[in-house]
Amino acid sequence: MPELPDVEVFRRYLESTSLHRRITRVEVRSTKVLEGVSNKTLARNLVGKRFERTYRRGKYLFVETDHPPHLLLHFGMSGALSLVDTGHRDGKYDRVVFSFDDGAALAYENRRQLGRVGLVDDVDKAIEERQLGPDAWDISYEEFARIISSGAGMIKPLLMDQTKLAGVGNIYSDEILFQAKVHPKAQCKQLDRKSIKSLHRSMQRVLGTAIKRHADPGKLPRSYLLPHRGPDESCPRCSGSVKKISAGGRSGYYCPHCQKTPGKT
DNA sequence: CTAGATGTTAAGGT
DNA sequence: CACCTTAACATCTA
Repeated sequence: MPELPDVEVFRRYLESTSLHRRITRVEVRSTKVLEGVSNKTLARNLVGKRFERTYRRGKYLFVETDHPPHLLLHFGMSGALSLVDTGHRDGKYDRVVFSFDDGAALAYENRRQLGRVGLVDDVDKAIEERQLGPDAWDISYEEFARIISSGAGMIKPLLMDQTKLAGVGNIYSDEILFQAKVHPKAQCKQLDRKSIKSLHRSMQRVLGTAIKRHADPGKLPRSYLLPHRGPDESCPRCSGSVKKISAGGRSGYYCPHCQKTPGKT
């Protein structure tokens, strides 16, 4: 479930559970999630230090230590963070476990090991190297409008392009488009100011609401598309039938009656 | 058994 | 060059 709202929830969780404690041990249980570091290098660079603060850009979470390098976390399709008791651990999907001097430990879980754990000397530089665009939850209308206007293709893939806009993935792009009443395949060029404004407003509202509801899809308002995101489910606005399409290499869902903006398919 | 699943990236085609 | 689609990664579930 890790898109921007999930990662923001993880960030807050880490902030409230794992800061300012001395790291006593770093246990790598799967090297597949390591990016550019060996398990030894990771441990050697973190043991004895403390996590002091966090920074999120899109779906990336950076955990700054009291002295570089800092920790980089990406959750892929199935990651999460969980504070566990050092003595009583058995998480089947715990891939890296950071133990603290107070007996607690932070587990980086990842069922399908598509996430990444690594070290970066400089957070800004790491963001630049990855060419991450501005954070979707933090972007002004003007900047957002500039990005959309300069997009040459379909709106849904653009919303999910992390180099243009960081944080929105397949699930939330569907919700944003639904609330803005924009067809997923609408060409960016044909969107008028009103639609772009609506997309920006929807994006802020959707991401904010999702974070408030703890990024738990089951707790989203019933008026949202996500609880009805599936073939042949009924649209919460018009009761029409929700349809499945493919765009940007992923499958998306939308309401053909409520989301009309395209000129053609 | 097969297809598909919240992400990213490389490859090939238009 | 900019975009599109597909495949791959690893693992589990419908």
